Amino acid sequence: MYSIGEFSRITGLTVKTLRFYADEGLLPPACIDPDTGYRYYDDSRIDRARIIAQLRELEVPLAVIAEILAGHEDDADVLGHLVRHQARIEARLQRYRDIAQVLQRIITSESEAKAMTTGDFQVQEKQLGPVRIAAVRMQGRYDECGAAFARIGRALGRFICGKPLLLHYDTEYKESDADFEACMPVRDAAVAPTGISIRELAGGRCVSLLHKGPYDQLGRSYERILRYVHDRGYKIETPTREVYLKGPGLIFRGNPKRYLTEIQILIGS
Amino acid sequence: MYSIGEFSRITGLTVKTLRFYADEGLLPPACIDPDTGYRYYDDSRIDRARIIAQLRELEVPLAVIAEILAGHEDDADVLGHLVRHQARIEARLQRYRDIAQVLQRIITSESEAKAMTTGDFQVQEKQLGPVRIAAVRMQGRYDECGAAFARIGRALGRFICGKPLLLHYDTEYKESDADFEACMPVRDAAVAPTGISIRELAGGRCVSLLHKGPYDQLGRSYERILRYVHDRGYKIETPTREVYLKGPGLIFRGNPKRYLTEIQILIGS
DNA sequence: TTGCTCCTCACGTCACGTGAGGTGGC
DNA sequence: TTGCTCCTCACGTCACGTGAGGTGGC
Repeated sequence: MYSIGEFSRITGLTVKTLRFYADEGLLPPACIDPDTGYRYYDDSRIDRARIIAQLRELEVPLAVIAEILAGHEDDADVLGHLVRHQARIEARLQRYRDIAQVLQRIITSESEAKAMTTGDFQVQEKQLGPVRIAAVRMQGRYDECGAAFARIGRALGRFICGKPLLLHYDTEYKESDADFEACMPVRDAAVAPTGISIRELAGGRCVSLLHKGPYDQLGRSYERILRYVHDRGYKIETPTREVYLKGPGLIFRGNPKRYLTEIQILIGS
Repeated sequence: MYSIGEFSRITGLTVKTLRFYADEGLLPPACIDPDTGYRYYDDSRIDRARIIAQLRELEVPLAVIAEILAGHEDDADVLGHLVRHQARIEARLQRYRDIAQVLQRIITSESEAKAMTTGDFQVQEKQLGPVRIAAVRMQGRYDECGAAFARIGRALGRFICGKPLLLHYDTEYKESDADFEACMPVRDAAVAPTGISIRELAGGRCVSLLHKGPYDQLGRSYERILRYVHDRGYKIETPTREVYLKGPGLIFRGNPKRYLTEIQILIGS
């Protein structure tokens, strides 16, 4: 006969846990001293304790363990219980996989944006590679592009592999009736749903400027980049591009002062 | 201003949840009617509710959400919180992956054993393929083989790919001082630790009999299979094999009446 | 007396859900 | 009056862990 402390050391279950299992009737002691209330366990309980401990490590609920112990003594008999439990575990596994994926996406995106912010905010020239995009062309006001991005996101979410960008086909700024195209970089596997076109956007030499701040102050950055282009006598190729490196964010509306937009103007040689 | 019911429909959060968040101070209503106690929400609360709901979908604890909402309004600011949360989620993910793996192992093993039991218990002849094994040779009593199996299991657990088997080098039954070898089938990648040898066990033509029941009744089945062998004048090649298709089980000690052991005797041609 | 082991009982955890019993306005 | 919406308050969930306060034997 073992005291609860000794039995705890034998089984690796805490004294509190053993008392709890005793109260629940799951693992009753061999006897209880009627005077002191002391619980005493014997060797025959070790096996039962071991089974409970092992099933608990697999996070089988106590109610299921009680069922298993009530009617069976063989692994094969519990097969059904284990299969049902496996389904429970698979469901949780899938849930956490989904959560981990969303978290990874947010963290990656934010980290990239953060890395960008440490750059200097000077006009620079660089080479753009070609990029495959899903695109929706629109005429109207610029703030209507949000709906288009959302639509591409819903239709092709899994294929998106980069930051949203806007192509401007106008050569001047237009309040309304502007001609532009909302685009998302997508993987090769993406197939175009109706109303969304998928094509390759050619690369080329471009002049680029990072704009930090709200969208309604983009004008200032346009002024800077266009002066640079004119000073050097470059020839502008339309459409020009705006890449939204950091906008309202996946969770928070974000602080517009920290929005980050790259203006890209392709230039002829 | 919205009543709690209206606000619930807007945000997708239950009325009970909204009341709970209000009591916790996480999402206080815009105002509370002092007479009726009615909670009223305005548009400014929608965003906060949406943030809470989204973070809760990622299973961020309410305490962390409160911290996030207290000091920040930008995704980048919460990056640290999200990274820490990601670590939490990864830990749970790994835990459930481990559980799923153990469950799969048990279920597969039990299903195979179950499928075996439906066979007839007649002596049959069949061809054995070669199998790669990890082995510990011993002299002593048969019941000492358990320790050897456990040792192989601990050292090479990940590589084991089949049921344990015992090779008998004696031509007669010995109570003590028997000469036998405990083996586990292993994958090619397994590397031999000290005291365990890894080699290929050759295949060949064999006579086989399934024994159902406790180990101390193996004698009866040996009698049957040996009579079969002698009747046909086959020549026995040592070592003979016992494959433990179903023994005490991974969780339960199991019912010895349902133990399943295959006796395999290789025969010369 | 001190230290150790055991006991019971109440409460906390985490984020709500489930009633019970009651109110107020159409 | 009936039906609807809102309220508070208490309790349940799941498997224990954390004390507080007390006992019994060396």
